Amino acid sequence: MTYQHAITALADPTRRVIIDRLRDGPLAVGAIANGMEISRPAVSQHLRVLSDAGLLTVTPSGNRRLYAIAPEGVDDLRKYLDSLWDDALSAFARAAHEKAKGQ
Amino acid sequence: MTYQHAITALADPTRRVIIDRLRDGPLAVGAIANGMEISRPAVSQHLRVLSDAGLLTVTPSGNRRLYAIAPEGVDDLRKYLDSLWDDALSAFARAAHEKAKGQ
DNA sequence: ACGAATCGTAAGTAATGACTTACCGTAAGT
DNA sequence: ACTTACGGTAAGTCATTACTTACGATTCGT
Repeated sequence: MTYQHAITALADPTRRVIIDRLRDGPLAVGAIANGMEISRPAVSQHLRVLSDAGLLTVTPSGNRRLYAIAPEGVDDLRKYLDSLWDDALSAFARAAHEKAKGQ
Repeated sequence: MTYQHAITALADPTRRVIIDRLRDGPLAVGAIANGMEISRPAVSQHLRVLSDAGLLTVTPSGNRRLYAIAPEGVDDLRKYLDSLWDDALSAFARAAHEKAKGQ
């Protein structure tokens, strides 16, 4: 259901960089934006898109906000691609079979 | 390597519709465009994007061109999401562990 | 209590991309 | 050969979106 938003969110290269920075664990906004070429508000906007897509979770911690990858959101997208892969393989095998038969 | 283009290509809803139409097997451009709301040239442009992303293969058949899902391209994207999922789970477990220890 | 730090939001701008119509090339049918 | 069908490409338009600066709200340190 929500995988459409997830794939749209991951389509942006900057957002994939952000996701990659969170692979090792949660980070605050400043830590994510630090070293990136774009401004911190831009990072905030990307974080919002990723959160809305279900790919990130936010846990306020005092003054800061820790963002972390939400495994469930990633899994939704995985499932979509798995079903697509299954169908692609089936269609591929069937086409090969048809071709062999028609030959 | 090419999964970036693949995810960008799949981010568009219209292109996902096209992909869905090809789940059962190869189709010609006219057959894909038939019943869709957009014009046939627009479909051609989408097919080009999907092909360049490695998600589709083209096999000219006489007058027409048959497009089919390329399992390999889908698999590249799957691998990216699998690695992302693994890291997300690890980070999640570690964060839970830290929390339990800190408690 | 006051200044500094952290972060989200608003408004405006620039760039990206999806779509249309028009056109051209190639293959099939008669 | 001539017409019809099929499909890719070009040019132009419109909407989306990613970015900036400016600002406001909340929390920490002293």
